[in-house]
Amino acid sequence: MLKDDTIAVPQKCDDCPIRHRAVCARCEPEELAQLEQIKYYRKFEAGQTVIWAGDRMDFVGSVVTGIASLTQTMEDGRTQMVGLLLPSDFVGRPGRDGTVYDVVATTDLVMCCFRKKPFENMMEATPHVAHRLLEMTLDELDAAREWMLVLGRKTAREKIASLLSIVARRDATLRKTGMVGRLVFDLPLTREAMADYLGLTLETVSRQISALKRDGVIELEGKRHVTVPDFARLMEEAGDDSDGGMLA
Amino acid sequence: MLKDDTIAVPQKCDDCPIRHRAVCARCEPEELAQLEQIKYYRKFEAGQTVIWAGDRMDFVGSVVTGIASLTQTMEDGRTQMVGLLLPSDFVGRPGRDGTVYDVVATTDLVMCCFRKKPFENMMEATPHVAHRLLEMTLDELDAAREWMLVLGRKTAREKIASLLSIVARRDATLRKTGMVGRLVFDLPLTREAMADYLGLTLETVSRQISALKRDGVIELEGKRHVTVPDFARLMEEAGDDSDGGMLA
DNA sequence: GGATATCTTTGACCTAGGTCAAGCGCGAAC
DNA sequence: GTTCGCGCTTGACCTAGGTCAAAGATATCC
Repeated sequence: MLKDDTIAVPQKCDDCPIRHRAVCARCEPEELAQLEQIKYYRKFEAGQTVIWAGDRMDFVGSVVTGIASLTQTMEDGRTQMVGLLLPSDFVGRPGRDGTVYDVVATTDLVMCCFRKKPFENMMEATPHVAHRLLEMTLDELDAAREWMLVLGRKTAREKIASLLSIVARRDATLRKTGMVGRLVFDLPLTREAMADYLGLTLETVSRQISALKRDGVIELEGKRHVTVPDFARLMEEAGDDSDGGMLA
Repeated sequence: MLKDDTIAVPQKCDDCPIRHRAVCARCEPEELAQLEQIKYYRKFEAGQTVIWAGDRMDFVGSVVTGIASLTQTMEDGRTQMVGLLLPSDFVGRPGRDGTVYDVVATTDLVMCCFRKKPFENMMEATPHVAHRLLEMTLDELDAAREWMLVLGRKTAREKIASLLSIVARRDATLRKTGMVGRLVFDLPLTREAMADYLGLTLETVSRQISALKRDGVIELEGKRHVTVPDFARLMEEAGDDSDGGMLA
């Protein structure tokens, strides 16, 4: 299980779906060639843990497809998700050995990994990687701060609406439909995962989703397939009218 | 009021109290000389706003002394503090024109500023500044995530204890007493600011502080002067026993 | 010294969301 | 087909923390 998650079939960076958003986004062809040398893919099934908090971590990497989450747990079991890692997001911290968070595959997951040491060397050598990483980290910091407002001050209904609007927006970005007309997407999270992200219980999540459905803010087909007939309305329910920044 | 907050008396970087923690920490003497050329000090009184959310920001800088806060506000007035900027912390984002947050001087404040353009040029030219900034940003991200756990999952009492332990720890670091014996420090925040940080109301903050005092976890002299007789006990009340990471 | 203003405490009451518990799909295993 | 199990929903009830209101402490300004 430590080796057999390594994918046999490697992929050319040129065809990579996250080529222009990940740490490598700014790399010149020759830098890319260098990265290509040291990269390898790993695959995880939904529910699998990528790394446990406190574990030594000898690689860093990017989410290629699927979703992973960063989670913190208190001794008594209370847990809070502190990051939602979508395709192109970066995992791991150069210059530090372990992770403080559990990293869990929320859906089936493919990651593009680099062993830490070579990656760090590469960062020393070429400014493009380091520069892009700084940029991404600053974005993540903004997203985390946005989320602090959600956690600290929003009502349960607003929290759900906020999460839905993030997922909707991100989904629209990925598949390059714009934010116009009816948005349709699949929720990649269980009710429990949503609760962990939002600082709620899963019962409250369920109730609020039912309420948003009842009020026509969303439509549901099964438990996961969501339609948003009017995105502006959803934003309003989220409490950040106008257009509010939100998660990258 | 736009100019007269500039301090007349400049200070040598060598004597600077944050020389070894701020963005300049890794600079070589000649780099420092370069920074020294473009730096200038600004001073703010407690309560003054450094920049408003949405404003154009033509400088970046470090907190030298005092405390500033980053705050987000919803249309209906709910506010959440999303960052507590202590000496050596960095304000502003290279490569972006504005700020999304209000930056407010919580106490009297002195900042060491750089005009944005020259600073960005400097970042291009020398890796040390960029590298240190990445490091600091990663630390801030960790701190923000730590705080998400506080906001999302902790009780009011735990939240207060968490905040007190951060301030206590940071204070001890600054003045280089260790974390041993009775810790004594001044709370740099009003009850309202604490509430904004913790996602509580000021009444709840007040009640919980009274409760912690009643239970002997802290002692109070006046409203701001705090003594922690047993730091381990405080940590326990904060819910992160053992030694939990927390804010840089 | 008294007056005004800011910050804080405390009380009485209320509600959003948590807790506990029962039951409903629905897919996978047999 | 039946059964198991997991994810989800819904209901009944409870409590932590919010709301509203009054008043005590300090500090500052005349």
